[in-house]
Amino acid sequence: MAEAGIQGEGRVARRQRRNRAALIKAAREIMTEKGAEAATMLEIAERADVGAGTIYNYFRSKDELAIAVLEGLMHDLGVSIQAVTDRFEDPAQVYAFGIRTVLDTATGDPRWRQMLHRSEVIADALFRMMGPFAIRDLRQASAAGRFQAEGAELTWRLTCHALIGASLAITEGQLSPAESERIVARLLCMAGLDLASATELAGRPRPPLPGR
Amino acid sequence: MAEAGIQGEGRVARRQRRNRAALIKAAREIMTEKGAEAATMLEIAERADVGAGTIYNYFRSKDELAIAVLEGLMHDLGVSIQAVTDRFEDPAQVYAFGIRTVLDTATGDPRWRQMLHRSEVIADALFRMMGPFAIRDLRQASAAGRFQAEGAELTWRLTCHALIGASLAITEGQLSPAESERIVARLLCMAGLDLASATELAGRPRPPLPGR
DNA sequence: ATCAAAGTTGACGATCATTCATTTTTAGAA
DNA sequence: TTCTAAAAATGAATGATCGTCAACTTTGAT
Repeated sequence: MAEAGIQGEGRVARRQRRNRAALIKAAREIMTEKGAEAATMLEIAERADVGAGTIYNYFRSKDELAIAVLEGLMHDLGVSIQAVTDRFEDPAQVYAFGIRTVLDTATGDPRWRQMLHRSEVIADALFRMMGPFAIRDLRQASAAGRFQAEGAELTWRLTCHALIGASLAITEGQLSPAESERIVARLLCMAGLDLASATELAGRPRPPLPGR
Repeated sequence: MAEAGIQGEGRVARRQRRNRAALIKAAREIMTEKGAEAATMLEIAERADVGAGTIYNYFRSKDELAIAVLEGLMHDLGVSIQAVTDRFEDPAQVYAFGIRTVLDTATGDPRWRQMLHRSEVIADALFRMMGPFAIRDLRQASAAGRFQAEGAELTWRLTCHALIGASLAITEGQLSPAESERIVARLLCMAGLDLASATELAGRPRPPLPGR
């Protein structure tokens, strides 16, 4: 039993990190090219330059790998949003910006669009990954008297599902992208804003997202 | 080329109706026993007493068959709800009763529970099947000054996804069934009610559903 | 150098949705 | 009644995939 090397990490641990990262990267690429369903484990393994069976040393199932991919996408988006909203004053506006950005990204970024089927998995990942930020914002805006969201966790969960559902409807052409502002307004209503304030808040100009 | 019989329907058409109905019935039974994924086309065909290939004369794919099953479940529920709300005065209460009943049924009835995965498919079926009623209620309640729901269709779509997402969370133990009242209240907020009125409306006693 | 444990591999088994060549049924014409 | 061509039904075969597993390789401590 090795007790780590000079750097606190042996060759094995290093290789395992490489493999795990390569697998998630390959899976992200292929899944966002062809959709999560159409991506095969064999193709992912090949692109990650790893044996087909090796995937199962890292992920119990294809679904678990897909979840890891989603968590990566959401982490990236969360970082971008943080970078912008850091300097906002109004926590209500932080929240509004967040959900609008998720909506725009989910419908605009091809890396998201292809994953929108399996909404329940995505909505759950969204709930878990962005939850800490969203719930904090909901509470702060509530404390500031802007929202009425005692059960912030519940509100956030409902919002996640509605948001992903709306994104899917837009990518499938059942809903016009022009509705985005109204979608956000309705979701703000759910956080305890009256329709007029919600519409105003959803309509405010937004700074652009940084990066890609 | 036969031009129909005495009753306006030939033997073929009659058999086709029997087959289609038998297939949906068999699929409903098996899918609600084992879940839609675990149900195999062969087992469905056998229970419907039909050749395996015959299913594809009636449904283009397994998914299309699953959708037909869902539509059946929703039609039944819609009828039950209609029977109760027929005599309600307040359209807002009709709407509230409807969404609460969908929530309770989705989480309580085993025939629904097993289908809750594939939320996007269910939410879409819910949107289409119960939409005419729900949207009518939203508009009437809006006209009566109870709601503020100009974009009734959008509100209803968001509500469908949130409702199914919440149902799934409850069946998976991520959310307590005791939250149901708060879920309904939040969804009423989305229809343009303030939190206090929404909470009151969601908390009103409800008559029981008839039938099974 | 040796060795046992940990990690990797890819061929393989099992499963299942879907297809399609063949058979059966149908309904009207002869 | 008998015949016939089209429609419908059939179920064995297909092809594709996930996940398993017994054999193999790598690792790092002794």
